[in-house]
Amino acid sequence: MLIHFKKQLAEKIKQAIISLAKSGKLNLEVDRLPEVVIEIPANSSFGEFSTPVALQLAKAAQNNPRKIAEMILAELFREVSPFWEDFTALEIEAGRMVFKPADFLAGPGFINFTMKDKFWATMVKIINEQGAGYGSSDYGQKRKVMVEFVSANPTGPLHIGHGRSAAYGDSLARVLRLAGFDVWREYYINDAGRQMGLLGKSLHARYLQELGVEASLPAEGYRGRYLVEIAKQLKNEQGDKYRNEAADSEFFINYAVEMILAGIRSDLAEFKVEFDHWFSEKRELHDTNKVEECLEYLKSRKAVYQKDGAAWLKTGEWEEQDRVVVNSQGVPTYLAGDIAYHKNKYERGFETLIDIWGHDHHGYQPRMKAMVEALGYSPDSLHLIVYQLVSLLRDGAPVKMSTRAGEFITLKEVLDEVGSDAVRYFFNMRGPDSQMEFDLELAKKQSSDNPVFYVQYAHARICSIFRNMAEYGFNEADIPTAKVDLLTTEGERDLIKKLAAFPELVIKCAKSDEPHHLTTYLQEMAAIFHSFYKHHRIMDRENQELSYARLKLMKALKIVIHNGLDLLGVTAPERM
RNA sequence: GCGCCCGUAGCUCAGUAGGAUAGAGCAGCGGUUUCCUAAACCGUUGGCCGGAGGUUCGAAUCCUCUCGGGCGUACCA
Repeated sequence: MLIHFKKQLAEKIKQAIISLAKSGKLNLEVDRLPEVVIEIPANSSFGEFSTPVALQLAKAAQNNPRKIAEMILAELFREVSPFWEDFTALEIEAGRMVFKPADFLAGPGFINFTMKDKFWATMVKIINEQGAGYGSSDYGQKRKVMVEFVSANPTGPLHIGHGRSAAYGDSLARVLRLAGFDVWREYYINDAGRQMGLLGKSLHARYLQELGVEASLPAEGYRGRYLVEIAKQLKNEQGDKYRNEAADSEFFINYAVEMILAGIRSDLAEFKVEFDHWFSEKRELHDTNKVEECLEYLKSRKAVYQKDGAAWLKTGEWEEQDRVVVNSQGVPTYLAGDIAYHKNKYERGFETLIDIWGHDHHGYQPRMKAMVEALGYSPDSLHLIVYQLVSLLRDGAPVKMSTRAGEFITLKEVLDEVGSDAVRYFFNMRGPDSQMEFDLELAKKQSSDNPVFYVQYAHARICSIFRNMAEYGFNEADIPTAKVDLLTTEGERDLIKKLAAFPELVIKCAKSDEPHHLTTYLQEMAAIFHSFYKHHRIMDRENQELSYARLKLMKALKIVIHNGLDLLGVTAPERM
């Protein structure tokens, strides 16, 4: 397909340059050539494939870039090869390729190529053949990647910010999988430490209150309403059985964590986000002595040392000051748990670790990198993605949120109001670095103002065409054999070129850990389709062959929109 | 103070593995429906890509400085 084709073309050009260099026609060192990049110009008057390589060579070769381009072309087309059959402006006469350099040369020295309709028609066939698998590649080489995301503390329900993490992480995981990685999604449950004690005591107080006993929340306790609900449930299930249980009893902690996690799981399920594993800090690190083992290991590597009664991690070049991993009371800090956790990830065979965090943790990055190095792995193998704040907008005004006072907009509330599709799509319209505004009114709108509906509507429209097929006298069974070479209009070609770019887009998203390029792509695709639909008749009784060709194109389009939306975790409705 | 992120159209934001004329949606203005879904389409207004230097044949994109905004700088998690 397209990626492969571009590689071949680049290779041919590279060989042409090498041959020019070897024969002395170009004064270049063969082992120091720039990579030949094949671009797809936005403006097709600059060809459908283009390379600026002649410009890049100009300086080293001390020659005019246009001149260099001409030499490359002459060398490139020196021998007749089936590879060139699909290129325009190339003729074969008496066993030789004949062309005018001007047809390939533009501007200061760009080399541009344009393809015959046949070439693009082949793309439509390929997409139809690959179906749901279209977009996949072996880019990832089955390398093991862990995406750890959400990982909200089990002390309260997910809020809207966690939603961003969930949408982002899950879509990224889907993209990586399609791009050929062996992906594992994990949620790290912080169910150990001081906060847990506080949570248990908070539930204890709420429970007593439910029983009519006067009790007050601990100083920094959890004040949210959800704990009142949990206390009610506890009372309903167990009555006053735990009335005399100690406030710091494990029972309250476990009960609260269990209920809260159940809520988190159900919210995420509604959001179409699933994990391969929910990793318990308490059970899988502390109870199994992993933290101590890890600290001993780091001491043996001289990465951790004792000073002032505490244990410190050397942060080396990454940070000015070293960080405490065991405090002077002998209690491991949060960082110690994190180190042990990441060591564990590497030990499970993951080559790349992707951590997705909220912006409030960004200061934590350097010590994480230092930690990876201390463990003996490459700092580049840990991708830290920090997403920025989400603010909600209702009727053009910001919705106030305060986590401290226990007043925040939960993910569940937003899901109930605008629906999972819109939330997932909106979160993936922006890169993680942008501090985004989430407009509740816009997300609910059922018009083209709302990008989700715009893209979904394109899909529904296509489905509608297929529903009407029989009525217009067309048969599903005749589509596979359609003559796609008949697709020659500008709108058709634009559509096909866009469709053909999908696999490379998926790789781009995987490479940059940025699934949000998909939404831009889908909107552009939908726009091309809607315009095409307006201006062209798909099913025309007077022109059966062309109609079948177009139906086949619509099938390909449906596949790509469907696959694209699927990566975002958004449904592709059959009708709207 | 130090560190990270951001600054692109009136608004919300794409575009940053350097490429040819900087894009979309909204908002504004004006059109389109005997026709497969008007949840659509077409036209139009709007920009010194925060500013200044530098690297390059070429910079919104890379480097330095600078201004403005956000956040972080715990023996908390």
